[in-house]
Amino acid sequence: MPDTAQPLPQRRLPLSRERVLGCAVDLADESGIAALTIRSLARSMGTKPMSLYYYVANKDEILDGIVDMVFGEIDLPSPAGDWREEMHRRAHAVRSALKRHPWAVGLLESRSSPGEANLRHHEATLGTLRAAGFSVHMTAHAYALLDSYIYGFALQEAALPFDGRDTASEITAPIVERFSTGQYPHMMEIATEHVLKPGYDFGDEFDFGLNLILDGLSRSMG
Amino acid sequence: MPDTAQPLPQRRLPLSRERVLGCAVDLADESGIAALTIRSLARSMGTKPMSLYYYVANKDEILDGIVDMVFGEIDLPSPAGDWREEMHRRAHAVRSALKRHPWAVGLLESRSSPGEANLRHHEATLGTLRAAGFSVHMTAHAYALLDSYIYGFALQEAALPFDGRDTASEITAPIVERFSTGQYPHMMEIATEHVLKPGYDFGDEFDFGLNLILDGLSRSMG
DNA sequence: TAGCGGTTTAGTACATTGTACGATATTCTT
DNA sequence: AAGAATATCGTACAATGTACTAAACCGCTA
Repeated sequence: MPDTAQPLPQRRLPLSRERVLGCAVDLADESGIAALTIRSLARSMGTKPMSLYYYVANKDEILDGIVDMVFGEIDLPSPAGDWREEMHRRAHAVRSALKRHPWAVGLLESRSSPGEANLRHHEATLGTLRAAGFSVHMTAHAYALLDSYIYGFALQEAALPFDGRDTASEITAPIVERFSTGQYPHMMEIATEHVLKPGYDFGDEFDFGLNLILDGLSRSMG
Repeated sequence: MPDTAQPLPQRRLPLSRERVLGCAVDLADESGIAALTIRSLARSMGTKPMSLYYYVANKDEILDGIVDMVFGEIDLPSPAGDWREEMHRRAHAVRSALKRHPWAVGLLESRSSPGEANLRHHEATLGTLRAAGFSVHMTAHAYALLDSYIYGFALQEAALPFDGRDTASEITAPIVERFSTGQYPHMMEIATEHVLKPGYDFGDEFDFGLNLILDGLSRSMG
């Protein structure tokens, strides 16, 4: 038996839950979450809509699944390291994951039951705080505070109309027009003296708030 | 002309953009944003789907509109008051509006162009910070920080499976089951020693973070 | 080699959605 | 009373999620 030459150079990979979810993430990244339909997903995988239902129960399971894939991309903090460094690293890791997959922020609100990666992430973060000496109550406070800040920042970033750094002025120019009526002097001021300055990147605001919060938490440990 | 007796005791109110948006908000509050369809909205108003299109261009405009209605419910901070008090009040006002209308948080990410009420709210907040003596840059930092925290907190609150206070334990009980395997000891600890304590309300965590942030901002003013 | 049971993939069909297009009803002006 | 402007609706279509059903494929025994 010399060889059973495959008809196509790249035979279609076999389907699997992982491949379905992976392709769903890619499709959402490229075309937005609204463009992620069962039909478009099947097309992107070279198969037919109903084939996917062998691996996932329904579309909701796909949405839950891709949210958890995003959490799976985030490095876990270590209880062994310095808590402040670990929390700083974690915050940036979560933010950058949510920036790579902006649709995930919007899904957080609607998906109620967390996946495995999500739970592991929570657990590691809580463990790091507890190991640092925070009390149970203080850990809960700190965690709610940090996550609120990170998610909220990601939410604002996702809502920004531009994503690159220097396109800011191009996009904001027409909006600034709208302010020129003088109704919104303080927004104008912020826009012209801060946001529209060359090299401005909203992402840079992240560290200011993060450090302020970490400082506050340090202090509250006594 | 004695009276032109209306056939129905309560004649249908005339349609208007405001009434359409108001009913859309009510419907989303009652049945969730997914249940807000053109058809269900028309039904709830006693009219037919296509009639709504005289007042709104399309469904996206409805979504933009109801987000702005939510902002319209929020009292504006005053540049005349003590900035810290004003920011505290504003934070609570935003949070409670987003709690009344949890679907709004999810829409923030997808809707890009802000409405009038939203702009007025931004303007008043920025004005209050500038009047308090914050520099332009510092105002931008503070605003991004505060809004991130508020939105993020609201996002987490919206994702919570329960909404009343004391149903917490009922709902979390089955989840706690899932942790009993011992895989997630720290989550168990937080759950049993903090979240499941009678009278616990996640909303109470809000003030901790808010005060920590306001303290930090005070300090950074010098 | 033939046949068989489980696994995997597809085809067809239906209800629900947003909304384009055009017709109708209502009100106002002259 | 007639016509114009305003407001409402009926029908129809394409896109979506997915239930139901059938087909293809696989490794195996006989």
